[in-house]
Amino acid sequence: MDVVNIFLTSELGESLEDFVHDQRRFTFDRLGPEGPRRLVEGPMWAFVDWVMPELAGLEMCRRLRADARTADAHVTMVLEEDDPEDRRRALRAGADDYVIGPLTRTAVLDRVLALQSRGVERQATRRFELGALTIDMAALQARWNEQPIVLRPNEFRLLRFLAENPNRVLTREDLIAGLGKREPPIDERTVDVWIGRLRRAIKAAGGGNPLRTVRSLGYVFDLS
Amino acid sequence: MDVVNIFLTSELGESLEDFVHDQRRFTFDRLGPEGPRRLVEGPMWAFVDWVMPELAGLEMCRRLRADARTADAHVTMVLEEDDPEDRRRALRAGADDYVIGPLTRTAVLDRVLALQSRGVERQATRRFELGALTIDMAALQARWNEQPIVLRPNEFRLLRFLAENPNRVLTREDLIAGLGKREPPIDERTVDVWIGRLRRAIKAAGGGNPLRTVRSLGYVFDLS
DNA sequence: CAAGGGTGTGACGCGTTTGTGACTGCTTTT
DNA sequence: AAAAGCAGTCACAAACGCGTCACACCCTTG
Repeated sequence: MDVVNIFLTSELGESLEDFVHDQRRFTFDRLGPEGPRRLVEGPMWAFVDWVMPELAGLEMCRRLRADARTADAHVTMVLEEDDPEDRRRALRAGADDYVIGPLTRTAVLDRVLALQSRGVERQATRRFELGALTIDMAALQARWNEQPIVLRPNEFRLLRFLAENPNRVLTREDLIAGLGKREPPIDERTVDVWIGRLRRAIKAAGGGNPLRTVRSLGYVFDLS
Repeated sequence: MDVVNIFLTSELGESLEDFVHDQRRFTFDRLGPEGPRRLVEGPMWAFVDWVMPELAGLEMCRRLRADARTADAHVTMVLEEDDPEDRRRALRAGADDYVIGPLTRTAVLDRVLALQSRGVERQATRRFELGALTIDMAALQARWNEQPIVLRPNEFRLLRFLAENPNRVLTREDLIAGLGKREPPIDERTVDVWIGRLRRAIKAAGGGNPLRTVRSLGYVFDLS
């Protein structure tokens, strides 16, 4: 039986340790700005508070996703109130879902127990396939017909965003926003360079060119 | 409050209702040949099985698109196996994406959560059909009987504007204004060239000539 | 502190798009 | 029948948009 590793940014962890009887099935760890204190194996679940003493919850979220050790953790964002805009931001930052706070012990355990039933299946669905292209969120790797595509972090994010919106023209503005680049404002022409680098990487892996340029508008991930 | 309305053609719906904790965030409905059983508001998501008892999945797909109530739903086609030809057919019929079956509960929820959050806003009038002509505003692509029409940016804008005002004579002035050309003032005779190029492009895709000239007045998109 | 890879930006060059004038042929008017 | 009006088409030059490169500035690593 896998041990579920639960990370929390709040102090709820200690209280939970007392609460849970079967210690073998869960570990709890405090989640600070620099990530988890110890490395773990098995499924991970992070509860990230919207407001944190040292770091914004959104930023925490992004760091978890960027860090290879925690990239495939299930991230639940804890919102204080039910603001649709905040929910969108949370999910954009990489959160898998959210709860409207305050976080209670039972809310945590309900979700975690549900995770266990989803458990193994979940990792399989964290990868998706579009034609010859496979994107593995957990491993942060993309393949073209089993052939790995060597991508830099930004290129991976770009490919992912494009692939999540197939057959839809994305403007340069969409793409910049989709990759969460706000500060400082990014020059739209920079997107062209991103696309160029991504295309070259796919080509280097023997792939075709699923990225179609739509003149004067943007780019599309062509699925067909 | 954004509620995501999920339609399924399979029996998975009931099983999902038990599975989801937060009922306020999702509704589930069985999708029969005559469409959804009840009208809903908010984002819609349909999962359409390739094979269905009473109706082919492709036909279901087209009906969803043709029905104004469900025209802007996100349609995911569930394929049994990974056949490139089927994938293409699905997308042509109006599907936004597809999964290779069988459909699991986690596959549904993962996709909905991921795409709902990370996707780009859908515009309401994404796709419209006039006779043999299909205009896909999301992919910015036009087809004549499934055959893609290769259009330059200005030609696409022109076709779109004409198709938005079918059976109505548009003067050259209307067309120039409709395409948003102000500076510098465009010579009216230029419109003739636009029309000529558009006609040639449609013809090259094996299409007819839906653009009728009205002497001394302008042009009409003939719907018939 | 040095080394190295990742990333944003300005600049350059090339191919494509597009508005226009001219020519042609058809239609309407005188 | 001649003249005038109108639309279809072609060729061309200018403008535009995109791909690419080199470089500078990070930020991380040793």
